[in-house]
Amino acid sequence: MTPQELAQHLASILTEIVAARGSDVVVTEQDTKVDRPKNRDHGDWASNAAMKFAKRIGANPRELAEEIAARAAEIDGVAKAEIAGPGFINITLDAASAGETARRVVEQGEAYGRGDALAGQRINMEFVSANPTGPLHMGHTRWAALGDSTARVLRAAGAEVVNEYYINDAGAQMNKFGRSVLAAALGEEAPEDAYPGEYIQTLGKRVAEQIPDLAEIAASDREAALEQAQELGYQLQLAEIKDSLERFNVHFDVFFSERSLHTAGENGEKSPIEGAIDRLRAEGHVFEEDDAIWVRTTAFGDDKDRVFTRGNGIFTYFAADAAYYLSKKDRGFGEKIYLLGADHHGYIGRLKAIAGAAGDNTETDITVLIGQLVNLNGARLSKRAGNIIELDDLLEWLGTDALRYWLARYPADSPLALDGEKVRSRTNDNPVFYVQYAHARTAAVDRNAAAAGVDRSAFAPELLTHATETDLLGKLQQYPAIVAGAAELREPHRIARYLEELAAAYHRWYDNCRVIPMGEEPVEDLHRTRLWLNDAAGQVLRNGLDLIGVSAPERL
RNA sequence: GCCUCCGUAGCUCAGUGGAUAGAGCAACGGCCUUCUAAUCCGUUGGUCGCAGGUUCGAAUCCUGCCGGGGGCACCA
Repeated sequence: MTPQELAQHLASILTEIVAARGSDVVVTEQDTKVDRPKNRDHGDWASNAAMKFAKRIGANPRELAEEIAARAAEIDGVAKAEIAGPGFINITLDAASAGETARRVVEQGEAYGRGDALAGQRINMEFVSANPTGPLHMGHTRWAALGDSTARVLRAAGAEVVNEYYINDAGAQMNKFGRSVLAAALGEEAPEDAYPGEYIQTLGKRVAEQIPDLAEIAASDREAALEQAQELGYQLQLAEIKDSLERFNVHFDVFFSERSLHTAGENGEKSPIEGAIDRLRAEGHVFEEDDAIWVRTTAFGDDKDRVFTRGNGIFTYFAADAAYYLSKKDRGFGEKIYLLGADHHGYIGRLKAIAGAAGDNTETDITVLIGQLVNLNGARLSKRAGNIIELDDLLEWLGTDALRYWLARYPADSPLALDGEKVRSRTNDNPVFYVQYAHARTAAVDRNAAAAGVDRSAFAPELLTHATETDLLGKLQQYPAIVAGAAELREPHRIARYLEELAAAYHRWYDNCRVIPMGEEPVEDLHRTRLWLNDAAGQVLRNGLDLIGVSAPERL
């Protein structure tokens, strides 16, 4: 009996009761969702449905609860159903019914916890999108971890998700980057507004190696040299970014070039930006004023209209944003998710307005997730001059698993101050090791069981009666709902918090219940059944860790 | 000024209207001839920023204050 099945039973019971009373109130499974009470005395699962429906159907909450409980007690697998307080219904499962979960988890394996709530949805998930003019740094890591984990959770809920990185490879920043790289390659003094940082010198050296005659080209045609240096520097830097992300266990399906939005088609077709402006103009959202092209975003809730062209005729960044949005729409994405830092908060209004101007629903077709900034206050961090901390250095210092876990375990809208020493520590004030250790323990038990002759030839769930066993089973039963909730709310941190609870329940169980008999005691069905439970715990720990992109080691 | 996020134990933070508000750390005290003690058990610790409101019930929803972060470009 899973909580979902219990909720279904309660929904049909309540539907009949409501109908018998002549009410046409509709009862859904959502209304009878049960939760795990904090207090053991309140049973395995509790429902507040009687309190929620009493008023709507004109009944006394406790009487309604009595009526529901009486019939809930008859459900196959329910040991007892009691009412408490103002009208809670506390349900206790019989041990065999609860214990079945262990077998179910093992049989479903990696599929356990996956659902179909978002089936059929095609979602574009854009995140990181850092300028390709330098290495990824601390500020990007939180979005990389959260974006990738969110995408994984959405996929677990049945959605088709494309991870996308928008490369700002057009405009003034790129030119500045090109001049910086060229100067470094030629061994010249850096231009006044050059990008700072050693990486420019490194890129310059590599460019000089790969274009041996760069100096000659520069002497005769400075512009040509700049173009070549800029292009090669860009490609090298982008490759570095991709490598860093892969090391961070973050994979992007699409790297979308801003430049491609500015480029006209081969047969003299307009560029995507021009095409986008034409389309929006045809819908009546574009106007001209003060020698500039504007889009009337105020018609869709923005606080001011926005310009598409600057005075010099060059398209604004926002014009490219609009064309990019239309590209996502044209590529068949329903929901477009943008994961942005709090410093981009001002973009929400105009992005939503573009969605509206494109004919999309500004509530359901676009989601802008704003994350608060992260800072790392470990004193050792400033070994590198300046306060830019590169992702690669972080990975070397802290490791992918620890960094991803810590970045994933807080909600995006909560400001985050990481303590580097804590992230790095190998003690139990470090939740990532606590959870990974729980998984390693399941693997150790598995190895030892095999050596001790405990096998899986029997499964007797009615024997799983120890308090730590019912607790652990309850946690395992909650997992699918946790995944569904995390997907619905786009909050992957719920997975991490759940894993910490699951790990705690597992450690407590391990401490109290032996899978392998002591000394000369015989192997019994209880031990064999516990091995199933151990397998199930390991499986769910693996499934959950995978959703936040963290490894599940067999040994620590 | 306007928009937005945050304010919960000494610290770092969970808590999608439910029961006595939780976890880890810190402090103090226990369990290793063990399926690896990176685990486990116990004790101490609270005006959920403040004040109203909504309701059977509010840390959670609404309003107003107070305090802090971020944002309000023909920059990218």
